[in-house]
Formats: sequence, C-alpha cells, structure tokens
Amino acid sequence: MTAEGFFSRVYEVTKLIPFGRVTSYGAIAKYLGTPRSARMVGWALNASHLDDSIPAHRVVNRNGLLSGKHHFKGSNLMQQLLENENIKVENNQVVAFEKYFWDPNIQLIKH
DNA sequence: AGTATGACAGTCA
DNA sequence: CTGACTGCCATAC
Repeated sequence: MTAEGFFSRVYEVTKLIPFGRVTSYGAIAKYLGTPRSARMVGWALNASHLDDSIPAHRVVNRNGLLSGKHHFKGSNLMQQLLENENIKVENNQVVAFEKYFWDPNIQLIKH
C-alpha cells in the first residue's frame, strides 16, 4: 500500500475523533485493516502534525500515554489541548483513558 | 535488495 | 511492575 492511501486514512479517522474523546494507534490501525501497523499510524501522525486540522493530540498509545507530546510545538501543548476538551492529563497520561476512549471501528463505517 | 527505524502492541522473564 | 524481545507494516538510506 502506498503511503498516501494509508496516511490519508489515518488522517480521515483522526479528524473524525469526537470532541472530548481519544483513541489509540492500535484502534486506528485496526480500522485501516492493519492492526499490527500501529507504528505506521504513529508515522502517519508524525507526518500529519504539520496539519492543524488533524487533532493528533487525541491519539495516544494503548496506555493512554501521550507518547507523541514531544512532537508538538510546545512540550505541554498536547496536554493543554486535551484538558481543553475536559480530558484530564496527569504525568503525560490520560486520566480514565478507557472512559474517553473512542474506537473508530464502533462508530465509523468502513468503505 | 538489505538494513535500520518509528508518536506501537503483545508477550515473556 | 519494569525491562527486553518479537511481530508487523511502511519508509528512508
């Protein structure tokens, strides 16, 4: 698969993440049909962090850990964005991650 | 064509 | 619980 298709899908899903919700790389990867390509999701997000329309801050690893926060402009920008959505972040980790977790496979329709 | 790496995930010691 | 190792997909050199 070309990077464009994969990346585009990652962006697509990421943009669809509802306000106040977060998801994991694995969930996105699963939605894309490659549940073992969670790294590629991160890779795609890494390339997408230049695009403000993509709420990459809502994408964290399976532990709810803000593993990519250092990729943002400011070291605390990601956390602030999350807190702005009523999502509490502590020690670089989303509090009650399960509660805010949003699985694209549940609410999105594959095409 | 082969090796190294990545915002990961899962398993094992 | 923490650390190390493997698996998997795609990209970069």
